[in-house]
Amino acid sequence: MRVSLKDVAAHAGVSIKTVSNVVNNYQHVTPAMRERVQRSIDALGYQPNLAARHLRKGRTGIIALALPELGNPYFAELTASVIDAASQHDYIVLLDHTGGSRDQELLVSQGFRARVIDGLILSPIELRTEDLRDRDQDVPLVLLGERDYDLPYDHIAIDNVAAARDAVRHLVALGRREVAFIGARRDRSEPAQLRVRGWREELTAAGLPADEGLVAAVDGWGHADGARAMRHILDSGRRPDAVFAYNDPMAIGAMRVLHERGLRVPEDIAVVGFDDVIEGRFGAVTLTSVSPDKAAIGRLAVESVLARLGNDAPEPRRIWADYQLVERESTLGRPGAA
Amino acid sequence: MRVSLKDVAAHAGVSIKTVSNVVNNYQHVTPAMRERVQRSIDALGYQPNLAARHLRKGRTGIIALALPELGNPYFAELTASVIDAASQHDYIVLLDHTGGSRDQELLVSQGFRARVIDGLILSPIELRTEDLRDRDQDVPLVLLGERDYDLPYDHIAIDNVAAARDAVRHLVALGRREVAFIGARRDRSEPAQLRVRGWREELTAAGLPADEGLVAAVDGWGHADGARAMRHILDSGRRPDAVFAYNDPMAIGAMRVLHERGLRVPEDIAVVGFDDVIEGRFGAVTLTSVSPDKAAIGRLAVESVLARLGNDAPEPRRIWADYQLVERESTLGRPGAA
DNA sequence: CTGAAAGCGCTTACAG
DNA sequence: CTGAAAGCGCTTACAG
Repeated sequence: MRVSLKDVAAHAGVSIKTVSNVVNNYQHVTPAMRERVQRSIDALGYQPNLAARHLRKGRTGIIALALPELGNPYFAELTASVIDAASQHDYIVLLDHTGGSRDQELLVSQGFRARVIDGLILSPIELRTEDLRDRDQDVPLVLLGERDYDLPYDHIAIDNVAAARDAVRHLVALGRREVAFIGARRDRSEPAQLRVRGWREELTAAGLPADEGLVAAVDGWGHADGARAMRHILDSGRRPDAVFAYNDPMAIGAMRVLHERGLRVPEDIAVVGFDDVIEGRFGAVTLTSVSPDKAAIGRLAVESVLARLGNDAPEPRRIWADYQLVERESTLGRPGAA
Repeated sequence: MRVSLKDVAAHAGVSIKTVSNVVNNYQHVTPAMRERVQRSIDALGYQPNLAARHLRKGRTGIIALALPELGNPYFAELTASVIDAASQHDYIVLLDHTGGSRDQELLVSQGFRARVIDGLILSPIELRTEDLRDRDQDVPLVLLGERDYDLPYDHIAIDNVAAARDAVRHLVALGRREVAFIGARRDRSEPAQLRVRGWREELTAAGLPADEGLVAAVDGWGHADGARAMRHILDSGRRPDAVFAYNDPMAIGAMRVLHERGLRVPEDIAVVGFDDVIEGRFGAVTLTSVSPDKAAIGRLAVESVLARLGNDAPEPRRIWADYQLVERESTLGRPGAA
């Protein structure tokens, strides 16, 4: 049998309340009493039953993190930072993955998947504004990634348009004139749209054509999709002198294709990715990439969701995280190399 | 206010028990009654309180998965497969990460981190046999990764020694004679020891010296550690003609160093990794790797832990998952290339 | 500073 | 086939 508060109380010869006081570290317990109770707790090996505590308090101590894809190392790194931030507040993290499908994202946002949670951090890819309008849930929701609409939820993001512009500006500054974009979507994924917009705005600002023939759409978000998109562009007879990819896995997939075709990076084609995943730092050609402050994003997400648990929850707002463009060999070339 | 069973019962004009029967899909409820109750459930938007249900039933519907590192894509892919398998059984997954430290692994195994769980899947790196001997917990534990000892827990693993031997045999069959091993440990990590053992056994079986001067120890498990180990070997004046790495990130880190030093893979040095992560398929040189059946491992882990929840739990046992050696450019060279 | 009691929202024998 | 009641193990006002 499991040891309960009652057992400890009987063993120590005190009331349940007193044991509870000791367990919860309430003040106003005499040291002598505290020690006597603690001895019984140790003797019986008592561990509190969290289900009971949660039922009583209405809190579970769990927040859910719902991600589109665990395979993408960006999300793995983000998850680590969320877990760390949560544990600072004695919270644990339930992980769910949506596969980036709108249906699954909807289910998660409505609370139909993880249900024993105090709060939810959701990183949607395909979810639309209207999908969240009639969310009928009292569980606090915090969105990861930039949203371009007004909804009563916090969203933590870096400025995608500005970051994309920085990436393109870097390429233009290096003398590149035909910059392709890999990773547009046929569906209306917001993050992809924002990065395409940054690409377009910056080219236009530089007086260069934003050639839609150099925008390659993809179906997934991985290496293989980037490779396919790169092949598509080259097979169409185009030969851009730079590629800006939606994320690092796609950029790396594209670089593999360039390698197979005998094109040199960056001499023939410069490449910039997004997310700055570890893998980009160890290829034969290291990858220039937009590097979001993942630790900050994880921390801000946890703090935002926990802040909504109280009664005096702040107004929902957009919270910007930092980013920087990390320049590496895929645009600068190999230092010291010919 | 939250809608409870009682509210639904009042609304429908029936007893709580009847509502519960409907919610839980018990038989022996007349269709008419079922519909009437369902209408009230819909009208009020009732959602069961899981904390209460769990308190009553003694189950939480949550299993914890504790991993050393999320950054390693192998674990990310494994996590996805555990989540999928769990959701098949209506279970959700709590994620914890230990950083691969023995202390954290101990805390997790003793139930001091995630505590609202029905079962625990733990992938230890540094945990010792004796650490688990006096585990005083009724929460079922299943270990991931091969263990070389007898403990009353299931462990799911591929045969590390055999897999390492396959990798080395492949290299030897290609004519390589000086095979380095990257990723030994100063501490006594079991998985690393098993793979070193496979390396040693196979070389010996092939009549080649298992030269301990070609074994490089590391402190971490990532790209940078592999790079450091590779540099260490080369700087010591050794020039092996093959490298077998503990895992893919280390292999890729090592390849980066070989590239920097102007050594060609596989012409000068062939490389084999372990885990077959996606990243290995898209480098400038694709990576030959031992590929464990991750989907099977996730599924077996979930099934094992859930099987222990009942009263007639099976005997603890070692469960083998499949693997295969996937041969790519890092040993075979580029098909069609000079 | 400590105790007795109510109640969180369910499920489960037990009646009927 | 449905209802009334007990109880899972806590915490929290409320007394004293």
